[in-house]
Amino acid sequence: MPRNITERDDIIPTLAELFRERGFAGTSLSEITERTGLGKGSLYHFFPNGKEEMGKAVLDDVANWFEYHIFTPLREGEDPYADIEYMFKATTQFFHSGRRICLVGVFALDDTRNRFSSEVQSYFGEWTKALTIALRRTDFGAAQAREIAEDVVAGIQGALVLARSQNDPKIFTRAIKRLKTRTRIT
Amino acid sequence: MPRNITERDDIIPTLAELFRERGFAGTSLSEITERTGLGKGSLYHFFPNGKEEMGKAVLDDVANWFEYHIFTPLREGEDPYADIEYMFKATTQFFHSGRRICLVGVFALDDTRNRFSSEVQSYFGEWTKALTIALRRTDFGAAQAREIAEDVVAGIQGALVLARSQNDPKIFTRAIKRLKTRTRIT
DNA sequence: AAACTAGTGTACCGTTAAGTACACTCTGTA
DNA sequence: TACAGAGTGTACTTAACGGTACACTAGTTT
Repeated sequence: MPRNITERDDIIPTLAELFRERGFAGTSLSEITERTGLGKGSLYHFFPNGKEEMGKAVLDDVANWFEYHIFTPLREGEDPYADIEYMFKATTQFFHSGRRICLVGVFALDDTRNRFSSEVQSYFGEWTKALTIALRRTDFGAAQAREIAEDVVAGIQGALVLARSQNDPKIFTRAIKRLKTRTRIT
Repeated sequence: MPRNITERDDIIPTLAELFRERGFAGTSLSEITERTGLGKGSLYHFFPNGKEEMGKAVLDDVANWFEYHIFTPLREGEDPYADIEYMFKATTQFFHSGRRICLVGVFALDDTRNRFSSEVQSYFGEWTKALTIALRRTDFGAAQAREIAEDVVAGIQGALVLARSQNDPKIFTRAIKRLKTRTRIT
């Protein structure tokens, strides 16, 4: 029984990848132990509330990433044009150009939905709000900014599903290109 | 042990609703027996391959509905303008103006994905193709028609996820309105 | 060096899962 | 009226599930 001195945070990416692949309900503890290489002892040491806590942790992780890399810049950045441009770039990177699906999207449709509804809600809600703020600062009117923001966030989400379903990442990159032009004043 | 003379097709809508609510992996047989009112005997009588066959049946049902009501008209209709208009109307109705989520979308993200990948692929694929055909007939060029079709199908899917996550069906109806204008030549 | 503690593996628990077996009951048909 | 077969409920099997208990190890602290 050697100690690996594993950090709790170290396994979160693995958990995230697992949930993305299998969904929340579809991921069993035995699969988690297998993929993380951690026995139940360690798992329950890090996540005393079991799978549910793991789900919360991965959602939290994603939320933090987006908050730091995308939402905050959109809300408070100096140059809204650059910030929006960067949002598309970072998002494309995060989703591996369409090869990776959205964890929050997965959780939004699973039976999980009810358990994590507030996390799911704030992810999409904050994204839309932050983008709306940035768009307003590029001289869009309030109503128009909101419409575009909603369009973009929904468009990204839908494109991820479509790309995955067709096993064709280009569907995603095409969508990003399209959505980008819509954030520019014509 | 009275016979209810239940028809196999009678319980498919119930199954669909269940899978929508809980996801495929998240729906247990005991829940299915409860909601359908059918014991395991009947269930396995109608679906000898169990849950998997139920999943296929439900996907089939949705596919047929869309094929009949939406894809065929788009492909072969006399008046592409009217057919596209009708697509939006029927789709809105089908998804209960955004209160109902897309079953195929659910299956596309679940662990289910791998089991039903061909069904999921053809649903989104056929939709996109059919809409492309209709758009071409309204004088859009090939490339543009395809882009718009992809945009619309992805947009609908994304809007459903977003609407559900915010518990706000209006997100969906707004999206439909937006997407509709994009199918018109400017 | 003793006590402490975060981290770990293993054995185990009760529950529930999917799936099977089978006896039964109707209803249609001859 | 007998018989065949679709439709059904109940009891069961086997495996897997999430979760708990606990002994243990190896650094760290005192």
